[in-house]
Amino acid sequence: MAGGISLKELAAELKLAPSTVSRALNDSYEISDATKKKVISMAEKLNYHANPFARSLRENKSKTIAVIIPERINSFFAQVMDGIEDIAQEQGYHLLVYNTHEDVEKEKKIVNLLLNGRADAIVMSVSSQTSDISHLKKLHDRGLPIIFFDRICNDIPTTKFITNDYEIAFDATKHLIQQGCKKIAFLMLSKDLSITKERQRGYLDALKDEGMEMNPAFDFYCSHVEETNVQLIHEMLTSPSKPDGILASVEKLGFATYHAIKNTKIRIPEDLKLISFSNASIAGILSPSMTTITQPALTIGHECAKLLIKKLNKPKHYDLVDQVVTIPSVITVRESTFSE
Amino acid sequence: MAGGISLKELAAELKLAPSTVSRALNDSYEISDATKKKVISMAEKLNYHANPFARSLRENKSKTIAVIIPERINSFFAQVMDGIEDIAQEQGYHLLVYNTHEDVEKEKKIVNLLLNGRADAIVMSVSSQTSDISHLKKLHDRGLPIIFFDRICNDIPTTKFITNDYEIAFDATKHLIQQGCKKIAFLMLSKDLSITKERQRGYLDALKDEGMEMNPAFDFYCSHVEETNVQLIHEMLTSPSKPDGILASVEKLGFATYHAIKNTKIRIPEDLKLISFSNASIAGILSPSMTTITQPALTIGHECAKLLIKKLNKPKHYDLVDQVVTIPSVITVRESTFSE
DNA sequence: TTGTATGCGTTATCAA
DNA sequence: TTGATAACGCATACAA
Repeated sequence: MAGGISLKELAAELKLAPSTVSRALNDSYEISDATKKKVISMAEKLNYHANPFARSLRENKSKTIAVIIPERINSFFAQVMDGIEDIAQEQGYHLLVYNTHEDVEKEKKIVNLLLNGRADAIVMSVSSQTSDISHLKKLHDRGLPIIFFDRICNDIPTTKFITNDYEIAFDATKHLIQQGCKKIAFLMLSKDLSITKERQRGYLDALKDEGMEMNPAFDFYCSHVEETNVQLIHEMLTSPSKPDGILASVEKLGFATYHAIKNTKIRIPEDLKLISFSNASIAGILSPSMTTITQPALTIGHECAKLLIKKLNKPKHYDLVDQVVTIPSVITVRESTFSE
Repeated sequence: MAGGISLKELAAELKLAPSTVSRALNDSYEISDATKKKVISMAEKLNYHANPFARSLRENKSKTIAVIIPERINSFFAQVMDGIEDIAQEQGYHLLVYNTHEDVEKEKKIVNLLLNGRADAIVMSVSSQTSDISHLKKLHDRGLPIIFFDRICNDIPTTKFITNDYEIAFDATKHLIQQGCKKIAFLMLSKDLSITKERQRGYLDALKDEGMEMNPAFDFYCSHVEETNVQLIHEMLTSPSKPDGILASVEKLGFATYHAIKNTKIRIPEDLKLISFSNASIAGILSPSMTTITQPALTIGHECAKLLIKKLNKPKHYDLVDQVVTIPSVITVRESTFSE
């Protein structure tokens, strides 16, 4: 829209050839300092700004990274986004952001939109509905650099950044047991999610390690509808075979548990101990405050962006090798898991 | 990057002229149905995707909207973003997202980045540090459509979407008074912010309306550093002239108040009643739950995007007239303002 | 209904 | 050190 002045016009004003002006602005070694100075000052005076689309067309790159997340109202994803943006801004990259709302159909649409090269690369965390990954394969096969974080696709050979899901879930479960829990439930989203699998494995191994029985009723699948989850958790917590400990594999299920015990006689931590993955600072102002597994969200964002931009700047020198990079989480013990 | 097939190549494959193929794909009336069908099916078969930069260069528009917000970890802004994205996605627009982190220098940099036409339009909420608005004026003068929401710039003649800041702050203050508060403090960010001014005006008028004195110490300015705010609020709440009611003009100051009373003897709502602007669903699981002023965030996002896209699609027919559109908030009364 | 030619604003190749 | 020219991929004015 807002048509500024073009390179050609700027060149005319300077009585120079467009190519000369272009080189001067790009600080080419072929151009004399005198000319560079003149060009730059005139460009500023006339408020010249290179047209990014002409440049993208010419150079076949957009200086744009697409970020796809499953939800926006989530402290973890918001922090990762902030981390990605830190690096991107510093390196002159722009961020195209898409929210799939946990909907795989929406995810497919978005991914297909990116097939045209609008973004140079993609950072994403898949939706909880994503099991068929052909749309993502297609993207990768097309040669578009793609990095996964948190909810990853193991079948796509690229670099993934996660936290130590297995270990920290193991530790969290052990923590609940140490605090006296005998019957621990595991709250999760879809079973297809990488984080579900790993965190559940950690949970189950901790139980096994302690010689505790695994009650299938305590493998608790939730939906992405908030009200339903609250309802289901409420039912579980008021049933005869109710758990005395909960490990919530994602933030919103931790919060849903607080919702579920509202207007009940269940007290945390006396009747029920709770630990949840969450990066929300408000975990500390809940009453009782909530013990959380805090993920290195900002760092994950930073690392994703750094690696991707390295790759984009020097495609020959860097590769998105097929590996999973693990950055450890930290358990912040608060009142919801106090033993007394 | 990932070089797909071009229009020319597609045309060659079809033994048609590029212009014909272009017109067929754009569903031009000049092209026969038979040709259209052939072209479309071949395009699908060969996985053709129009290069967005060539198109943007040619058409002088990018199908991209830039959104600038002051913080990402904020339920209001996150919901507005979701609202904008709903409409944008539906209308084939992409979202470039920038977080200023309440830093006006960062805001200036971002705004200057957008001077080159990378985005067709801008939706923004200014940082709390923004008082000099020359960078925004420049953008507007350049003819770039820009819309403000929530934290608006009155001096820039365009459409702004806000909630009924004055009235709802007035009502909220009245609510506190009705619940028995005698000394009400008003928590705010920078005094330059449009929302600060309006909400404070509502607060003050409510006090005046009730014949209550206005204690300047209760006009409480906060920083954007979380810890400092908690500290300052704590000091206020433990000083001899402490308030018995608080109206927090933004979410994080409401939360900061909960933080500040942790480990004190102050009880909400018995000793202190609190109402805060906030769209966070977790307001309901705080203990006591927090009375909130819920802004129509999703609707604000929708309206911003709708108006902007209307303008972009038919620049002649729509104008971003200089007016403030108000969409009312709702007070959700919870335990933090119970009278007993 | 389809084809030919041009230009959007850059950068790069080649020539001067 | 600078200038002329072509090309990126697309959409349109004009020609057929």
